[in-house]
Amino acid sequence: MNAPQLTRNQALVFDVLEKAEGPLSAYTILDKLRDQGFRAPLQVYRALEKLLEYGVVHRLESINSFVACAHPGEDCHSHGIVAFAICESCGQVIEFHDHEVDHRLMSWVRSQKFKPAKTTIEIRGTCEACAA
Amino acid sequence: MNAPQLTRNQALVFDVLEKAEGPLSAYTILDKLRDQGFRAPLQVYRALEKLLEYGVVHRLESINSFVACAHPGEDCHSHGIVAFAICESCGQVIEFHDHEVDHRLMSWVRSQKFKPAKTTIEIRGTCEACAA
DNA sequence: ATCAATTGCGTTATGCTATAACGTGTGCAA
DNA sequence: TTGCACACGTTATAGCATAACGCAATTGAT
Repeated sequence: MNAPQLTRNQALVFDVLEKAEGPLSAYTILDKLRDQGFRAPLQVYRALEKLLEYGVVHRLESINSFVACAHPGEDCHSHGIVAFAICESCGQVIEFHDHEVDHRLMSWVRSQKFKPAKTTIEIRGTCEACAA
Repeated sequence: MNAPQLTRNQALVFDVLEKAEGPLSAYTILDKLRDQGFRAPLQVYRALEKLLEYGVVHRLESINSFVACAHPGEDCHSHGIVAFAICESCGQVIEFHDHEVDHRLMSWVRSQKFKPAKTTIEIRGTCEACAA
């Protein structure tokens, strides 16, 4: 799925995420967009839904937050499973891909005849800078 | 962390999870325990907190739910990273472990000097039985 | 024995996350 | 020009989680 022209709301939400240091919750995004006329959570959630579909934004399940994809331009869905390391101290997120991990998980899945739709890999901990 | 004697509330919550077909939300657990005197979410959350700590219950981040560990008796924390396949149709959860996946993730983590605290691997999709 | 610290528990209130349901307007294809 | 798909706005509500208070029981050191 490649991203078509974004609508105004989608562009505003994406812009906020791209300029953010780390992941943001939907309500934080909402607050940042009040000046542009946003008034309700749904305006954010609807934009996010599309951005997720286009693969330009990721959802971090373990912290109910959203980040812009680390590969601007490219179609992130084609990189295989996306994994995240989330620093619980500074909030920074590192996105990475490991084909061997993909391969192992997909081979398990095949052996079980399980049909995967969406896979989440998130490592919460402390980044090098925060480790002290 | 091995599980000490459970308190009454912890035992009740654990019992509900063990007898359940699939994962349950905290509020679902609460409803199932109203007859035993449960009245507030915190009673459930506090019990869950301990059960998670003891490693006898897992939290499924992607669906805000909880399941009893598939290895009764053993200390699940010693199996390495726990992974889950969650059927979005019937709700059943399969817990599994793959040392190669652990190894790849931990080696990435080491290379980044990232200190992992808690790792989540969840595959949502459709199980064999539900695939039709 | 007594005091202090810890732990579990109950209750009330609140905050955060997400979606349902309704209606509007716009653009486009049959 | 009518019907459909889609984005949007608004209000209301549902679902998930924790803060803050106080009380009771346990334990362990003095």
